[in-house]
Amino acid sequence: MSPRTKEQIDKIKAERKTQITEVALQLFATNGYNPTSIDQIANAAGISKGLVYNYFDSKENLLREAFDQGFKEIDQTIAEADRTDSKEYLKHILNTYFELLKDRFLYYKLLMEVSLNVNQFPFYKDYVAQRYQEYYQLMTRLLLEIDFPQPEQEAKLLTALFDGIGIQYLIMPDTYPLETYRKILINKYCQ
Amino acid sequence: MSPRTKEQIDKIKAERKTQITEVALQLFATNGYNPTSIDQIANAAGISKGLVYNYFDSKENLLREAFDQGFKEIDQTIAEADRTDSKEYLKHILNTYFELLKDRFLYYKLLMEVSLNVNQFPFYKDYVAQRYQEYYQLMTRLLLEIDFPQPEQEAKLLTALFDGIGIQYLIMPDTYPLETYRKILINKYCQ
Amino acid sequence: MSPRTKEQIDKIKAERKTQITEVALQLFATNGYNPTSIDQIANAAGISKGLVYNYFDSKENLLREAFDQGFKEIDQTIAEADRTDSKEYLKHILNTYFELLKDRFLYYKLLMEVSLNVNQFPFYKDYVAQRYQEYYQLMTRLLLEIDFPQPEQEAKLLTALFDGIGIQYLIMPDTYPLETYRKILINKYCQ
Amino acid sequence: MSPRTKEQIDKIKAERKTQITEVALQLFATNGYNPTSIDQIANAAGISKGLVYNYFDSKENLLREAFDQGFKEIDQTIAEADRTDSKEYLKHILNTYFELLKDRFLYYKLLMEVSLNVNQFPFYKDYVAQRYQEYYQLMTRLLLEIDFPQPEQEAKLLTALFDGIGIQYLIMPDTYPLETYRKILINKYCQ
DNA sequence: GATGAATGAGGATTCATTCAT
DNA sequence: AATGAATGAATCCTCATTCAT
Repeated sequence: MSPRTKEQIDKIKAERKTQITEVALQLFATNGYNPTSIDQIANAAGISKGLVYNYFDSKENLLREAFDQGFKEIDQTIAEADRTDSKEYLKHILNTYFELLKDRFLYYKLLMEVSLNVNQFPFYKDYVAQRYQEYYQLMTRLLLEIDFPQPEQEAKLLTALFDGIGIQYLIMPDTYPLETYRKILINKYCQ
Repeated sequence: MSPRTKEQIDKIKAERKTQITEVALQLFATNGYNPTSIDQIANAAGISKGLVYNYFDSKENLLREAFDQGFKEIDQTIAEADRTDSKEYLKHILNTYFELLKDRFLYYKLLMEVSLNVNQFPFYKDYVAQRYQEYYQLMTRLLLEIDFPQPEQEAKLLTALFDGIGIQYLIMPDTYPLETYRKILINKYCQ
Repeated sequence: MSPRTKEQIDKIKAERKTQITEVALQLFATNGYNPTSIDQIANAAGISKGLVYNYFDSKENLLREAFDQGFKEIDQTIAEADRTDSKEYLKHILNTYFELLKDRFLYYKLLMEVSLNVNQFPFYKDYVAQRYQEYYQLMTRLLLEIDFPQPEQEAKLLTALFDGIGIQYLIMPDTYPLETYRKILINKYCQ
Repeated sequence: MSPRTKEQIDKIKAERKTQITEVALQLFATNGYNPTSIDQIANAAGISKGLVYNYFDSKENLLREAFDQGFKEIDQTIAEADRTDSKEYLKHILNTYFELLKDRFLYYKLLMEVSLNVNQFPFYKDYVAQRYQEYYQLMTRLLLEIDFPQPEQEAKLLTALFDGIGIQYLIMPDTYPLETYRKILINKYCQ
């Protein structure tokens, strides 16, 4: 009968938030941000419409948090690598990217929607540009360190390839030869 | 006194349709399909809301026509090539693609929105998949004919690169080094 | 090449008006006044929307004229009787009513719509009440003249029966035993 | 603090639904289905437009429920009779019909609108035809059981009379001698 | 924390009516 | 006389958001 401790409450709160963002991500990614109503999200999460607003200020705020949570997880996965050996690191990045494309399909879908609609989601304007810059620089450095010829040019091609493969997979997930692409890239850039 | 002739009416109609589809394309591509209201389109076109419905049955129908018209034009541009010389044809495709990416920016933006939201626009489900298939086959054939090593694998990479470059340009049009990419590709695939 | 005479023009005008009111009657009666659009009427009449407004000030005005024309014709038919012999006159009215119910089905349908929606068509408020009064008085007089017992009461029953048969036939035209009713009434009131 | 109990919510819902259907019935019957807007209904009910859609899927759905509720009540009233004595039962039906015509005026008005516009309300096509059939058969049986001469013919006349009286009363409620008709019928069919 | 009734602004669509030609 | 492009008010319906309980 004793009231829950602050820790317990925080834990419950955090779980609820995660639950809602996951459902929201699912629906936003599948049907689009605009066509998804708060009602649908609440129903799918098995809670009431009002409760969503106890955790998130607005629909857009919910999008942000769903988005942020997703990419925090992706960044963590990429970060779990041995960064001392550049060749291994590059290999890790390549493999991880292909894995995540499958496992975090919905996050990538949402990333694309947000990226392509920066006008509607101005809060990601800079974020997106900066992210691309970082990836490009990382690739350049790694290719340079493994003595790949024309590292700058190849870094450009590689990041574009990543996005190209990503988007084609997002558009045609059922038939896309993702594994073939993975092998080609591993073979080309990591011996 | 006498009513307009059929020619006059047809001219007015054709002009109005073009006018509306152009404005619609502009707004759909810039702000997204859902966030764009018929009111906005009518205002931007300087006509009344009701008139839009004299020319298009519904908002979705307007999207379709804007979409179709755009890609008819793109296909025509690509078709205007000397197809006897495979190397020249490939070069033409590469150059045309980069030009169109700039000139028909809005069409590509809309293509991406539609492609990524096939759930909302089911009428393009097959269309999109088929288009990708055709491009891949064309590239394979051309690379084969110019004796490029590993033509199938390179065709895969090239189509993915196309989309990757396209999407990155759509996301960051102001800063993207499109010309650099063009040179790299021309250099790599057309000597 | 000589211009049409005034008579010719008037004839053309009258024909056009009749043409439009007939089509309007048809559609109003079949689908209802509100759900029928001027566009539908114009299309069905094979003319342009604008021309309808050359002949009628408004949709309501068109309804009125369609309505009036219809009942002018009905009144004429009823008037074509030998009024000297009361029994024959009553018989004529009965027979004519049943014939008209079939032949002028659409007029009766429209009459009912207008009568039941006097709030929407205030111009017929008095008209309808007066018409009922006239019919009742005529019936009373005729039944009195043919020495029918309780002529006032029977006139009440007879006019209600007329409307009851009419409305049932309007509601179920395909299966309603109109002829049976006609025989019953003729038999009862005209020997 | 704690949310409303299920009982409270059910009560609110039931009250609101009744409130809305009553207002809708009133307006549909008075001004017609098409000319009545959801806005008018909401205003007359003192609630917001949106709330109507919390309780009814569409305007047509609201019509149906208003209609169904009304006739459920009418059927109940008719059913509250001693059915063992045919003469009493017939008397009950006659008296009840005249009472209901006054008390449930709006329901009868709506019934007429729906019946006459089956094209617009196809869901009542069969319902209406079946209702007429049932009433006719019931009347035939009762008249037969009380040894009324020519029961089939009289049942036909009686049901038509019912509708005739009904429609005339609907059209001219202020001046129609409903009570006179009631006495005539009671006198004629129930001694 | 939790619910869902309630709101109202906004959006797609229709349609009577006008008017230049 | 005739056409149909054009208008804009009206209408149905949706949905993010609020708030009493």
